[in-house]
Amino acid sequence: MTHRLPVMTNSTPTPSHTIADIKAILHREARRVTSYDVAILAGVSQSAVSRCFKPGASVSKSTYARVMQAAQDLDYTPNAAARSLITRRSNLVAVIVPGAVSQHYSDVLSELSRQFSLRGMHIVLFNLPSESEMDRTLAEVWQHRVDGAVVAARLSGEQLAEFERRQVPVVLFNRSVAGRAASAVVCNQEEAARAMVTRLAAGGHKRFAMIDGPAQSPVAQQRKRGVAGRLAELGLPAPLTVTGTFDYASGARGLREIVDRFGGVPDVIVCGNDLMAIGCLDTARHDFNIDVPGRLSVTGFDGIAESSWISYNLTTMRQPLHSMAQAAADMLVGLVSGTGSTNEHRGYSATFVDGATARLGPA
Amino acid sequence: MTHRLPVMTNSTPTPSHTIADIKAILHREARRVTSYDVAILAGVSQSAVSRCFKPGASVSKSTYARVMQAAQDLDYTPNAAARSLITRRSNLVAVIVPGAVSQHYSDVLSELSRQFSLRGMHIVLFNLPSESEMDRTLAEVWQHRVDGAVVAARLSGEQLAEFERRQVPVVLFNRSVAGRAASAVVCNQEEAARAMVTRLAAGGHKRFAMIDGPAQSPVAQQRKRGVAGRLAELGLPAPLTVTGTFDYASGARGLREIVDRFGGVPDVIVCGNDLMAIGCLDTARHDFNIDVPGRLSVTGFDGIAESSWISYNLTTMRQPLHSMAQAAADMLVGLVSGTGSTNEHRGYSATFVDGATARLGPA
DNA sequence: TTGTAGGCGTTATCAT
DNA sequence: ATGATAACGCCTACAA
Repeated sequence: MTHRLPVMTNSTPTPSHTIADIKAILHREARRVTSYDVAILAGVSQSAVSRCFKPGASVSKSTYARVMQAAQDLDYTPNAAARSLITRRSNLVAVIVPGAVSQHYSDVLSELSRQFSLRGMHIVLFNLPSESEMDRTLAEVWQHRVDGAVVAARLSGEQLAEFERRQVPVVLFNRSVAGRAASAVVCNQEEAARAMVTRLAAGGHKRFAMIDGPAQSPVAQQRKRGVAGRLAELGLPAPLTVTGTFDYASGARGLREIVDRFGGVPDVIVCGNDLMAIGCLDTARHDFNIDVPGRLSVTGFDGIAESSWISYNLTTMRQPLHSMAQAAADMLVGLVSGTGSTNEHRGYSATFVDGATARLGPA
Repeated sequence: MTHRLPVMTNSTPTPSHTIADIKAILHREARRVTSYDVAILAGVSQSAVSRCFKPGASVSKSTYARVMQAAQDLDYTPNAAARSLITRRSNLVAVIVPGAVSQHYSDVLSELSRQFSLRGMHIVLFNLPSESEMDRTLAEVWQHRVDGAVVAARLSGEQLAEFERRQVPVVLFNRSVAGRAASAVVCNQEEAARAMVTRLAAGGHKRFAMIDGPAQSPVAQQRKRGVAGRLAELGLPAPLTVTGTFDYASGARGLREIVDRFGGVPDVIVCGNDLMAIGCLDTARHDFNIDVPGRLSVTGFDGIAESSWISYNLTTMRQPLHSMAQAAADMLVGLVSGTGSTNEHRGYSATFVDGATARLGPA
């Protein structure tokens, strides 16, 4: 390549350049070290250098040693962008999460990060400012030619289809897309909700209230459906339902609204997640002086770390988030590498956490 | 470029190819759409296409329209890797955080993500499995030619120097590197600790104990130094200190150890962070039946969301993490774009949160 | 095992 | 405003 020649001809014709020589050239030409520079210093061809950085390539012991020494002397590291251009693999995966990164996404994130980095891949984080930014976000995802994506946010059918068109493997995390098959790892929220209601009903609760999650949240929808469905089956009245935003404050607000509208206290408040349950619980005990679980039961969903704190010991359904994150990484790596079946659906069940905030019947 | 010719000659010589034509070619040659394909469809040169995707380039209205239509028809998106090869900008920033992503890193992370994406940049996440993995991690950072890095983990002098050598701007987050100047945004932990001790001493506390953070944590070290330093100044005895791991459980353990070794209850336990304070508080109240703050005061550091929950209302020092994350993004963007001074040091002060877990004197 | 040479998809320079 | 053409840094047949 002609543009390389100056490097070789500007300097002495002897095959051995010193480290200083090359560093001087790099400085003069204001460029960063490349495999060519390493090649010159090591007295081999550029392709030899390339091979040394490819695991399992055929290089002689002595060449390898000389190249690695030269690379170290020059602080050389292969350029991932250049590599990806030709290999068509960026070793980058997109992780798309809603902007409101609640506590438990951070666990998922670090587990995903751990799993992917074990395979030499890294996470590019896409934090949605709001649901409506998905298209703008996806446009940026495409630019980076990520090898795959884990999506823990709402995706339209069309958006999912675009992943297929572009042949970017996706694994949905606790989501599904209406009317479309997709790889996904999910916790069965509806089943969890039904189990919770069953236990509560067995404990003698009759008048149910619910602090629901945001209407747009599929997880909230499923939990709500499970609660309503199971109550109907048991012949119990539909729950008085108010809407929250999955945070502590809205759990507190939710309780007030329920008391207002109910004109008193129900038997149990099933909260859409642990944070709201904790907010509800704190407000019930400290602001309303309500005995929980004596007079009122309060339950959550998720099984976040805080739920097991001594002050709360919350009765809840725990999602196996750690395993789920591991599974998501597993599946995505499988899809990227060609092994791994497409549209696989790994379902997990939440486990009942027998806390101290609800009066329960036998299991 | 010879390898492009087949595309142009394999098909009809007329300048207008249909979308189907090109999609067929793409399929046959098993490659993804490039700017060349868009150029052909739009009937312009490849460079024209390139210019259309560069904001502020000079393109005629009509060319622009045709190109954009063709791009949309073909689902074309510029390849960031190819672009970065020549522009030397990846639009990627590394964020390096310790593996134990405690609750509050997730806030920092989402704020950083928000700030960077506002500038068209994205975060590549590097989650350290352990401190000793820094070198391995950095090797991966270099490969991706990130435009800069935010580091919220321990960095040796040599490691920091490597950032300089490679001309990768770094902003340290709540860290500093011994004996070296670096851009950093920090909260003054020692000052915060001193302020806390001052208030506690004014409240009449004499016998201090401390549940310290991990010995390797610089934040823990500074807080400890502040506590010890201020106590000495006030002529009070050095605190009985036990070591925790910044989590809830170690706060509980810490209290037990203190009671054991102290042979009773001190006046106050200053905890290295809020999580430990909450663990300590819960254990004191519920396991030991100690009146807090009547008989024992408990304080934290950080001002995490949980600290203001009704059950706790923790007396603590709040770090302005949100502002700090914003500042870090700001500084890094400045360094990357050339504006922005090097080795700038933005210091923040923690603010006192007058909770209900400590008996205090006047401010 | 090693080197030569062409190509990955873009941007940038320079005429036109 | 537009189009050739040369990089950017690497990988990979292919030939030796």
